Amino acid sequence: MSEDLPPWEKAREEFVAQWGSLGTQWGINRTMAMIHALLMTSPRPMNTDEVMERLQISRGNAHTNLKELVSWNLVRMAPKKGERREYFEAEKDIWKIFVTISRERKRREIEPAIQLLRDCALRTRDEPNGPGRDFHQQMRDLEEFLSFGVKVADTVVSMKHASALQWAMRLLG
Amino acid sequence: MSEDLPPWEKAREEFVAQWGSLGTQWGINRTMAMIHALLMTSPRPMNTDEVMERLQISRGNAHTNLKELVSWNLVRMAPKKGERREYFEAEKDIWKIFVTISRERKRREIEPAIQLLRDCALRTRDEPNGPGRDFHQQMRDLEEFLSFGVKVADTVVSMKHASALQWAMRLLG
DNA sequence: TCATATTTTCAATTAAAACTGAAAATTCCG
DNA sequence: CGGAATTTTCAGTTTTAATTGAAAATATGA
Repeated sequence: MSEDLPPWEKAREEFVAQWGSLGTQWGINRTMAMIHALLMTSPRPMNTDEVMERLQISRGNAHTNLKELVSWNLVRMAPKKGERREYFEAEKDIWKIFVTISRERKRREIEPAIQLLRDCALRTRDEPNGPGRDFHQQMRDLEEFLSFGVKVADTVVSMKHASALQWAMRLLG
Repeated sequence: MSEDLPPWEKAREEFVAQWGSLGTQWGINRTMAMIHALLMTSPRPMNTDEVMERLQISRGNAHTNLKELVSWNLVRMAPKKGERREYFEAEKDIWKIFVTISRERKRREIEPAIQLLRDCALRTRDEPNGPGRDFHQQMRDLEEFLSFGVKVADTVVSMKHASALQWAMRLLG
């Protein structure tokens, strides 16, 4: 499978495999993380068959996860002139990747949580005292923290890489 | 199961259940997230049997996930005088929760990734040009970004809540 | 020490998620 | 229109993760 690869490709294989394992800890499915790693380190766009071949996975699996990556805006389709089938390429700029992932996680994970906390706070707003009141306050505190975090993240994410860097450097001392 | 609860407890049940679902998206197992939600909103420490009863789960499951939460430092044991069995309580301060989760995720998820990237960069440091060189550079860029992120996070996390707030406010305008 | 309360472990089971492969649908072009 | 190339779907299967429940281990204190 990997007997005649140039030396850097060996390191790449290691990277792809390990990135897959790490991904599972982040709640990302292994194949999706591996395809992402593969495309991030690919010198040129790849098509579905190349991905299947390289990772030894089925067409359905490759297809599903490629589309999932596209829906995360981490991968885009790269049409090739005179080629009918679809080629895919990943964003390689780490700042852009960071911005994209932040946006998606906010939308998919943080905002629903904020919604839940608001709902729970609302439902207990008339609790006069005791545990009910504490619960209400806890919901508000959590909601406030997440909302504030979102604001900070929005600000950072809207910056250019260089500005964000400069700003962070100032924080560091 | 929940027919005679005071009104705020209804909201709490909703919170616990939903927090469990949200947890799965974060790669956290549902039961662990639910126990955490339950303890975060508990007026007092709870023992294993109370958790089992409340969430309708087995002893083994309750035990495993309580210990896992303790290992994350999100829950601590709260010995009760004159009581032999163990009581558990969760940290309720959102800033402390944030700091704890940041530390743990760094240790468990970011640092292994940095290690992998360093390793891959090292293995390709002699690549002269072309794709091998690009791969090497990509590994270094990713590593640098994560390491820098860790530094920023370390700084923020070492601050008092009020200082962090003040600092973030300045960023927001 | 012995009986009892409690915690811990773990083999077996169940549930959830991921994956396959082939059929169906779609697209493209002569 | 055909029909070949390609993408998409999805029922069935496999793999992985979570959960149960009871036995084993440990702690307590009479």
